[in-house]
Amino acid sequence: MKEQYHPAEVESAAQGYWTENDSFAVTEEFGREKYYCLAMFPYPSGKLHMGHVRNYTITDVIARYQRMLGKNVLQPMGWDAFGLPAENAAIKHHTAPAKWTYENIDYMKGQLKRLGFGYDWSRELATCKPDYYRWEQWFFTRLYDKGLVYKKTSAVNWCPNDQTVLANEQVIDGCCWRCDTQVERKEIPQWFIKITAYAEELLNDLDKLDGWPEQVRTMQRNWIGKSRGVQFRFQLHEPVDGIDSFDVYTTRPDTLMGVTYASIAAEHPIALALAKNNPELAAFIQSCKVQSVAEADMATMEKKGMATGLLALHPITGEPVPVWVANYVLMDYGTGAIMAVPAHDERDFEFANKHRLPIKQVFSLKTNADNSFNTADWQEWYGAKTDELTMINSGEFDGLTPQQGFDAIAAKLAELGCGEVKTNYRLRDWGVSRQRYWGAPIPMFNLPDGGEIPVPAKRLPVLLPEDVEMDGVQSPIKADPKWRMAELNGEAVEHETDTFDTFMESSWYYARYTCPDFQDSMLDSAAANYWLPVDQYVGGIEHAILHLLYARFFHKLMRDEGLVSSDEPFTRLLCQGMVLKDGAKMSKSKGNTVDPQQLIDQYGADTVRLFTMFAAPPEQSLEWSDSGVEGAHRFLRKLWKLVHAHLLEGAPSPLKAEALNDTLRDLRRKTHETIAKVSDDFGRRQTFNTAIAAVMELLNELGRHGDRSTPEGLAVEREALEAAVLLLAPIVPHISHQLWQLLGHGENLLDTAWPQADGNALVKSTIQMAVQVNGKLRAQIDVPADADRDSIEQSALAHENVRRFTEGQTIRKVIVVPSKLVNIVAN
RNA sequence: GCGGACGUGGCGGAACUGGUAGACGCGCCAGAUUUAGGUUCUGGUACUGAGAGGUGUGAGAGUUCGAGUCUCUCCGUCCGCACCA
Repeated sequence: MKEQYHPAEVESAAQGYWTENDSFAVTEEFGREKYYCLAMFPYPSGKLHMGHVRNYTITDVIARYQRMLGKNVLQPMGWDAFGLPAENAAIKHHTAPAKWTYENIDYMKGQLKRLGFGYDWSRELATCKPDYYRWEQWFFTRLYDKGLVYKKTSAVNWCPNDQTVLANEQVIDGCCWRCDTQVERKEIPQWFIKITAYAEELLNDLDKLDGWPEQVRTMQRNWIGKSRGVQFRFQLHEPVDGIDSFDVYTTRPDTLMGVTYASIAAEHPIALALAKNNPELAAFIQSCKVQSVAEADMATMEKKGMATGLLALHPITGEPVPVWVANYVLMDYGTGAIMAVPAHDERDFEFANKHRLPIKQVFSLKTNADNSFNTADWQEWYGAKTDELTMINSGEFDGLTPQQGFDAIAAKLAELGCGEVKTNYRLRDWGVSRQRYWGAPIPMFNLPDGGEIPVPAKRLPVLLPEDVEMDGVQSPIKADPKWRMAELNGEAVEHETDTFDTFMESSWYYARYTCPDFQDSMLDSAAANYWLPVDQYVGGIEHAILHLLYARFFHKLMRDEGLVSSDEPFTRLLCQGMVLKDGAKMSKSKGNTVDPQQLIDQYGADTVRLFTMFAAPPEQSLEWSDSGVEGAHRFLRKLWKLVHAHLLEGAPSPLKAEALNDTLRDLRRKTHETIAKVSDDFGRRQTFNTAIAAVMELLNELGRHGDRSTPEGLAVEREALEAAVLLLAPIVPHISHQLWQLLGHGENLLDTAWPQADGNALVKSTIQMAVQVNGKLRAQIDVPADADRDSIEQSALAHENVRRFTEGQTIRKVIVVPSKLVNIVAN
């Protein structure tokens, strides 16, 4: 054994062994417990960044740990290969998106291998390959046949100068990132998948996902946003263009009697009809178009509105209320129109004040004697608990609570035949059309008469040409009139030139890994049902809603197609935090990135892996520290040297636990306490930082109390070192692979059983307890492990320092927390 | 704006079920080794105080024998918001 630790040699030896033995290739073994461990696959952006390293290290550690527990572990890797950055890079470097993507995949794959991740590379997939996206196209046509797909117009960001659709990301301060022209909203026909048809199941099944972080489940619940409300009809005082009414939805029908105006979206049919003869309104509608489609921008922008001059009749009182057009009412949401109750809604209040609209209070606090209402204090009223409120100024409904009011007004509207209780979801159907090139072509034929028909299964895939040039404005398949030309049943048709949202590919890749080469169908159900669901999924919290919701949706769609038998795709979810440097997220734009490659070259993969796992628990953000990396490397050198020094003393005799002196017995207890602690940290808590700290403590203890001069001491040290190597193996697999052999074992550390704590070694004869007087720490006492309450209390009260602090006082109470502390309450 | 999270020494973090705040690592200080620097090893390191002790987990209140942990109010930072992935 070399005296010095040389990571480059150690790591290439271990990786060579794994490659030669195909150590991570797995097959279905139907009688054996499986474990499917998956990291969110990367977008092949160029080279790995620290966020990737963290994500894949966490996943690899879990996979290796599960394998040591004896399971058949699948850990695959692939590429989320379609997307916007490839198009941008292609324009910049005068290359094709495909070429750029494949080169990046090659480079990043080399980096992943160098980090020692245990992937079954035989299952590698890239979503831009026809073998993959053909099944996605096929599945979409199946959904179409089932009526789960439809086409409708929807808003996009439009650059009038470039005549192109922009992603939200490409809109900078409301302007096009290329030409700085002000961006407009434009309604274009697009394909949608009916995720709302699964809203209820997606919501209910969140309760089953007890292996998911609660905050992710809460975020998804809020995103789906189930609400119970009333949809009702406003009659217009006079019809416009043949339209005599419009619908609104509200979750607060109990405030209906407080309605003082109504607002409709700029794209609402009534607004468009009025605009024909009203240039001022037309101009206002036009100005509403010049705004981002992003919800965050929508919510923070200035609320603007304009009176239409129309009056709508209050459904119960028949009183006329003015109808406004407002920029914050969205055509895409609900009915595209809202009732407004400024006294009891913050946004309506703001709007009413600005436009001097009346405010009518319809609730009073029960506790408020004079029922005075000061508009400056409206928030107090709005924020009051509903059971403190009572209805006023509401005619026949006066005196009701909000709940009673909800039901009474809903019943009244139903009786009048103009409204009904309705469950609504905030969730909107999934728009999957993208007007971009580098994506899977949507497999539809557009017919000359304006209709459309899915591309027949036998003609799939609709291939995306890879050898193209990007002009920076138009998608190559849109620019090429030949590409779209096709024939169906002797009739000329056109290929759809839009491509799929890349969330489509990432919604089912986890399932395809179970049978990546299967040619007969989207999935080989036998393989899919063996491996699925994924036991552990690991990825960034930024995917908490969209990606994870779409993947859950797809899983249910695949289930209903008979492809998989489970209801949910991911049993356990771990959302890792961001990697920060100097308190900010590492990013190219901030210029605070750290190149993993350089660190691997300098310290080796094990050091990078160790630091990444040690610096913070996985869910928290990780603050990068160069000196922390050095510390991790120092620890590995120390471990190496400890084993080296140990081996110089020759082989130890078998360990005889009864023959140990107190020091060695304590040291051995530490070994077994560490095994117990680390096992819990790996399995239940997933806090790898504290697991590493525990092993560090063990080695510190070994340095302080170890004794190589006696056979017993050497045997205790051997046991401790072997435990340390096994416990660290998932985190630093290369050095562990080497040390395990040097300690006299075989090469296959991967399948060596995880160590078990020996219960006998954990037994303590005495326990140290803290003694508090009035909650302040005053003494430490040693008590026998089996001491009863009374004797603990007696020895606590007898302690010199305790007597000092209780002198002249009466002891009121003594609280004994077994094996922790005693608190004496005195005054 | 809405939704979610977080806030503990000089720094990253630990304290798991309400029970001894600061494990482990970094940094720093002192000492040993070394021609020197680096490496390595040993000890120390929340603040304050001569000491006994006192104070201390973003701020303020509350519940409790006991609060970093639970409740409320406030302040600050970060993430997501449907066409970035």
